Amino acid sequence: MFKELDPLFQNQLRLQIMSLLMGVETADFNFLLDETGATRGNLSVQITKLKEAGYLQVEKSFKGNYPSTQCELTNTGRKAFLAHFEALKSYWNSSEQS
Amino acid sequence: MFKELDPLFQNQLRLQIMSLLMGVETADFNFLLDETGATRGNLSVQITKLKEAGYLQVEKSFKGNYPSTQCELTNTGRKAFLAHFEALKSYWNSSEQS
DNA sequence: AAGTATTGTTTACAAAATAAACAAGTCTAT
DNA sequence: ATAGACTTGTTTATTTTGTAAACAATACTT
Repeated sequence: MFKELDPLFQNQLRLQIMSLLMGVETADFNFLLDETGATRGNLSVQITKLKEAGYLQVEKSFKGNYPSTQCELTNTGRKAFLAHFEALKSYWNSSEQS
Repeated sequence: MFKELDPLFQNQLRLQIMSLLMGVETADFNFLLDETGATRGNLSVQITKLKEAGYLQVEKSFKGNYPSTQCELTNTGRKAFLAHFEALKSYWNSSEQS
């Protein structure tokens, strides 16, 4: 009846991060910070969770003299995002029939 | 950029309840229990939260000799459900464009 | 060298989720 | 008629999660 929703995507910030990364090759910490409007702490935590789930890959380097954290979706992450929206349809459909 | 998601709908069980109620005039506790597969405790709590948010109306009566709890969406609830899925599109769209 | 900025991470507290325990009545078999 | 199981929920207690504040490490600026 209802498909399982990905618990990681029940969080708005994590869904924003994933959505943004679906649209770009790669995004750095500050880009995500700007686009989401999140606090640094929150963003850091949620990126870590997505990384630990294997949904994104994090690469730390230096941009000029400052640290730079680049994020990129993994294939797993991309699939999970698509699957989540597919699952959401089952909650929508149920509301339409009968 | 991103529309706000309704915090009440970040929970799978609450979303299931709302989805089921979108499709029927009214549903009782046991129907929701069967369709969602939730435990009674969890279902009771989530119905209460949705009720307190004004998203559904709860009517207690007797069916035979047993108590019966009937749930029905309010207009507010119906609107909120629709708005939530509308908002979700912004997370999907962001992932589609460039 | 003292103070301010940048880029994150850690932690501590608040809020939420959920199953177990409880409650209040009903049926059933003896 | 009473002991035990069933029905229909609610309350609670514990764990998990969310999030901002505090911290850290380095880099600029004056």
